[in-house]
Amino acid sequence: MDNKSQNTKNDLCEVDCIHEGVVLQVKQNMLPDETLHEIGDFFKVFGDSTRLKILFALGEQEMCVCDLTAALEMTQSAVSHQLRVLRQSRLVKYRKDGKIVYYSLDDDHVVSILRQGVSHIGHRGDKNERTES
Amino acid sequence: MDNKSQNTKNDLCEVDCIHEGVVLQVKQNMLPDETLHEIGDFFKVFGDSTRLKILFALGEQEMCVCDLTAALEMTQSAVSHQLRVLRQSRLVKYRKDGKIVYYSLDDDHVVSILRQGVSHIGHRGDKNERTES
DNA sequence: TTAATATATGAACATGTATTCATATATTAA
DNA sequence: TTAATATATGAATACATGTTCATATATTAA
Repeated sequence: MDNKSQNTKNDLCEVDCIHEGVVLQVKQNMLPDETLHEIGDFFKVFGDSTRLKILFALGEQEMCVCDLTAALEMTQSAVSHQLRVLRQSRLVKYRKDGKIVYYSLDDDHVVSILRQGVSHIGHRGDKNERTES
Repeated sequence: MDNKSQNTKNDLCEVDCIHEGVVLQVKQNMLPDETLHEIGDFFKVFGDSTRLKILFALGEQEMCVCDLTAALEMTQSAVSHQLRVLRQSRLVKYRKDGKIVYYSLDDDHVVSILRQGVSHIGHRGDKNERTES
C-alpha cells in the first residue's frame, strides 16, 4: 500500500520514515478526542497550585470557605471561584450549615492522585540529579 | 489569642467564623509554595489532549517524531514543541538513530497516572448523575 | 562541498485561565 | 422589616499556553 500518494495533508508529514504499522496501530488504539479532552480537563484541575492547596487542606478535614480563605491567605472570591471548579469536577462536595458552607473531598480517589503528584516530585531527582533552582 | 486584631490583611477574611485550630493545623501542614507549583506543573503536563495523545501512543511503543506527527495528524512543529514539554518534565526519553529521533516513555509511573485519568473518566457517572452544568 | 531531510526552536498570535473588583444571593440576628 | 455576614458570581484584566510560521540545526547522501 502506498499511502504517500493518497496523503492529502501534505503539510503534516512529507517524509518517508514512517513506520506504517506502528502509525496505523496507534491510530486504531487511540482514544476518541472527546475522551482525551475529558481526561485532560480532569488533570488540568490538579494543575493549579491554589486548587492543590485547597485539595490538600480538605484532605485533612472539612473546612468552610472562610477557613480556607484564612488558611490560604487569599481573597474569598478567589477561593470561591476555585471551589466552583473543584465542585464542577466532582473533586469536592459541600454541605450547608446556616450560612456557612463546609467543603470536603468527594472521595479518596482524589487523595491517591495527589499522593502520586507528591511522589513524582519527591522521587524526581533519583535518576538524574536536579539542582534546586 | 485574638487573631482578628492582629490581622493585617483585612481584605482577605473579615469574618468571625474561623475555626482557628483547623486553620492553624492546615497552615502548618501545607506543603511549601515551590513544591505545590512543582506538583501543579507536573499535572499540568497531563492537562493537554495533544500531550495525552503522545503519551498514550508512546505507551504502546517507541515512535519517531515523524510517526507521531502522522499518527496525531498534526504539524511536525506542534508535535515537537509538545515533545519538548514532555522531555523537560522527564515523562519521555529519546534516542537518536541517525537523523531520526525515537521517543519512549521515561518510566511506568507515567502509564499508571494515565490509567488513573482514564479510570476517573470512566467511573465518573457512577455515584451521582451530573447536577451542575 | 552541496542537497535533502528529520527534528528543534524562536516569535507571533490566539485562546484559555486565575485573580480582582463589584455586586448578588442567602441566611441569621435584631 | 432592616442590618450584618458568608458565600457565589459576572465582568474585566493580566498572564499563561498551544499552534503556526519561518527558520535553524544536525545528519545522511551525492
